[in-house]
Formats: sequence, structure tokens, C-alpha cells
Amino acid sequence: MIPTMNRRIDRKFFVGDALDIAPALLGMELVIPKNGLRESFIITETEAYRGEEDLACHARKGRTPRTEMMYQTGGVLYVYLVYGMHWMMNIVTGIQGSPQAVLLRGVNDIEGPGRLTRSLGIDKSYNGEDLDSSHRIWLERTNFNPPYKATPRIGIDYAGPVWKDKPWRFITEGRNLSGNYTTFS
DNA sequence: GTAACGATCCTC
DNA sequence: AGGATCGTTACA
Repeated sequence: MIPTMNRRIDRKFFVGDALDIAPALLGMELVIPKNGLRESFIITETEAYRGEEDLACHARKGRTPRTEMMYQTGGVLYVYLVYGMHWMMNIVTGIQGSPQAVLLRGVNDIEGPGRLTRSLGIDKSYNGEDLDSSHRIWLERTNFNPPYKATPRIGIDYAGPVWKDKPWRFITEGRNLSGNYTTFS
């Protein structure tokens, strides 16, 4: 299966600041072909994790085997397990050596980062997958620019007063996205 | 080797 | 409110 012409998001987009990319992802289409059929989901909730200074970011302790992926050039996936049960799907952003990623927390109509990966079949095998060239997962542009709000990130109270309150979670506003957008196709 | 800790979700 | 469940990390 081939992404529809000119709509696929390429590497350039991902080699930027997680704080810009996280909200820009809202309304974009996540495409995952299944059994030769096109399955796609509109992104509705994201969170930015940016740099070793960000005490909520896994890279706060520097390079480790797990965080190595966050140091790569933007556009690859960073997938890891939390609480022994739930896969978390992140899109790495920034230039090589700058550890950043955007956590995908929700798509239309799946709320929650763990439910999202479970529904879409994302697991460890997607760690390092390249959104710029992969044939099993990629992003496409839409003409949908949903309104959104920014709030503190979820589940990172351990990060301390400065970092836990940064409004780096981005979530679309409005109940039912269905019918509120159209894709170019 | 040992132990503590989660970027969560489900059930009570 | 509490349990599930296990990879990652730090430390002895």
C-alpha cells in the first residue's frame, strides 16, 4: 500500500521542536494499513517531552539503552512499555543528539495512550520505525485544523514543581470530531 | 543479584 | 482506592 500522493508527512516536519510539532499533529491522519486495507485515525491528543533538562522526560538521565531512540533524528518511533502492560507510542522529534519526542495519547475515537496502542496493534516491534519511509505506518496531511487547548501533562507528578505544570499536553476541543473534518481523498 | 519505579487501565 | 505486571534503571 502506498501513501496517497503528496500527503505523506516527510522527515523535514519531524526535525523541529517538539513544542511546535505536538500541537501541529492534531488533526493529522495516522495511517496503518491492515490486511491490504487502509485504516486511519485522526490525532486528537499529544504530549511533548523535550530534552535532558525536562525532568518529566525519560532522557533526564541521559543516554541509556532505552532512551537511545530519542536521540535519533526526528521521524522515528520511540515505543516503550509502562507499568508492565501498556505500550506507549512516541514520535521522535528534533535533530540527532537532541532527545525529544511527542507521546500520542489519543486518536478519533480512542482516548488513552495505552488503549491507543492496543487498538492499533502497536508494540515493541514498532520501536525505531521510520514514519518517513515505513510501509506499515505513516502520517498524512488533512485540511482539518481543530481547535485545541494546552494543559499540564498526565502522570508525571514526579517531575517536580517546575516541570509537572508545563502546559505541554495538547488536546482537541469539541465532542465529536466525526463530520467536522474531511480528508483530501 | 536485588529492589524500586513507573508518560496506565480496569475493577471494586 | 487498589491491583495488575514486567522492563528499565541504579546500586550493592
